Amino acid sequence: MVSPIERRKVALIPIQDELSLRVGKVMEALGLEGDPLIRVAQDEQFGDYQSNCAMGLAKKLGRKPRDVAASIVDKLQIDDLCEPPQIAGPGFINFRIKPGHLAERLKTIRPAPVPGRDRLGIDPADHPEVVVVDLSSPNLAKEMHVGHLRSTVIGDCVCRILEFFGHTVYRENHVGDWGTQFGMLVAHLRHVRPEVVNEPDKLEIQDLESFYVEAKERFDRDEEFRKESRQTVVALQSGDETTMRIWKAFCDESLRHCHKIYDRLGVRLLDRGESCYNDLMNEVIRRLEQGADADGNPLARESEGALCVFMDGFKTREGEWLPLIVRKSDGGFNYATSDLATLIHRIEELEATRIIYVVGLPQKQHFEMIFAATRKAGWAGDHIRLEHLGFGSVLDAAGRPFKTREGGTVKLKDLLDEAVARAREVVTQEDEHSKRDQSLSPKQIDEIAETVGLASIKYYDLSHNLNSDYRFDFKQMLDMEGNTAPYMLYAYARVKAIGRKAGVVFEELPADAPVVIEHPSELRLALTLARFPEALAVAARELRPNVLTDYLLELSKAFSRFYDRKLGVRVIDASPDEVRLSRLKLCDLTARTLKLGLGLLGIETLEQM
RNA sequence: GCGCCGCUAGCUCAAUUGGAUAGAGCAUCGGUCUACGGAACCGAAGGUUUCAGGUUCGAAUCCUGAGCGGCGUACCA
Repeated sequence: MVSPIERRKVALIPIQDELSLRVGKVMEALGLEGDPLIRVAQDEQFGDYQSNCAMGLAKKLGRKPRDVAASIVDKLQIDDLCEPPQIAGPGFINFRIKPGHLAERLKTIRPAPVPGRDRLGIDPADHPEVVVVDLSSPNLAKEMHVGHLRSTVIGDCVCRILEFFGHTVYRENHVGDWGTQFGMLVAHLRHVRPEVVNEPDKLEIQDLESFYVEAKERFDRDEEFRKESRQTVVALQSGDETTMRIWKAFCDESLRHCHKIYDRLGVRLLDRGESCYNDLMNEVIRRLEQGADADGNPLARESEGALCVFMDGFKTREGEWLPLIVRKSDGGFNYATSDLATLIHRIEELEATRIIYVVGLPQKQHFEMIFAATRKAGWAGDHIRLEHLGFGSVLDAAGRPFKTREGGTVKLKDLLDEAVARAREVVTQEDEHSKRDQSLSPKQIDEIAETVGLASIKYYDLSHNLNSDYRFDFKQMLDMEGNTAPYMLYAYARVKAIGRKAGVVFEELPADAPVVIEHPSELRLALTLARFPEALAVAARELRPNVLTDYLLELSKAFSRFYDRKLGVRVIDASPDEVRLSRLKLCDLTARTLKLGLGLLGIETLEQM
């Protein structure tokens, strides 16, 4: 006997999984092994889902694919879910979901509980994990620039998705707060702001970028200053109290700059810079020098004066091994050392079983080597997943590396400001043409512009495949139509307006509101709504935000058709009551799905725009 | 030199990882409509998936080679 809770769970298994389960069972009964290969049908005319398993099986069995498909269909008990399956082409099994089943499915989704807690009936993961996500991680020596956008936005999205599924997520901001350049910066700071020694908390630096340039300029010009800078590095490394205080004041001020941006973007982060791992550096070296790999060979050895780890799979064809240098010939450490130290901390202290680095693709090889070294040293067992979630670069509209006209880096703040300014133009312009009763107040326009501007940047970034570079184009990302944030936000605002106009508070729709699916546009919308869990599951499994954006676009389009004058249905003035209620419920579900989906992308919705 | 990644419609990008006639959105052209937010909807056109071979029932996807572009390749991060 199935308990009510289990029954609820069963009812909410994504359709795709349900089909997979059913077909899998039949395959088992027939003594067939393999994946049922259930896919969303790519062409509506074939149905809603299809199974592609028959062709592969036929080959193995030496039978005709269509016969295999027929024997599966023959034994399949599935009439509660869909129309009789059709066999087509070389041996596809096509499924069309029954409207009644969709209605049942949507009915089980209860009205939204506490705002922000809406799960749309999706269960958390069965086995929650401790996950570290390494994201953003700017260098504190300078201002944040375009190069930090993707890591921050993608990383935040990944965190939100993992958190939604109930995992414990450490959002690690592994900022660059250590290294030789800080000697120079601290020395410079001490000269131009001597008061920092006594009042470190009051330090304010308007522009970190020009501060860095000043320091660098002096470093290149002034022999005496160069010497001082190097001494400062030594002082930092030996933990000299005054030097540390100035250094910390600088880092804190730089972090305040960063967090202004994070706050604006709605990104929450845990700052834990490289310097936090200083004490672990020697431990890394100690372990590497004393430990042995699985074959009993030393983990590290000296080469050309540097301490290196050599690993299988990282050598040239000539047989030259590619080293991972963990101690330079001058005795200093480098980023490989600190990355290894950080990994030890994350595995042994945070007890993470999954560590995800959201860092650009150019560093792919570096992470492969770091991971390989960690495995070789035995610090990460098989149960620990180490992943590099790489992404392509942001290019300008001409496809060149994103730079200012003068060739400098573009500050992230300037980029956000420009997006908001352009969004304001769009919002103002559209407001004048709007059919709403009241136009927006200046204050509303400001708020809307801020949300739309930032949302546009995020959405545009997330809607691209992680793997590829993309061209940053304000005009495209702020377009009211197409796969953009403004279109999505508009769709949401429009649905919410329906509720207001109908005099219905969506949250107060009866829990047992009927769902009636009759019209083709209702069917399409219902099917799309029911697919949210599987789209989200794919996005989560493969850590691919653009799967989610694609789905949301699909949903928006399905809604627009549903609400269309010609091809859609009436909603507010629909009758009888049962039908009206059902359509309002579809509106409610659309709004909630958009809100939840956009929320997981890190995008705020607007009730009105 | 070696390695990794990319090349898909005029443009910007997808393609659930080997499935049916390769899909969207811009832009273009045409259509719907006294209207629940038209900031909409429908349709047309647009392709030898860089090229050449191969693997198989079936390839944008896998293999081999070539071309173009980007990145990495011993002490920056």
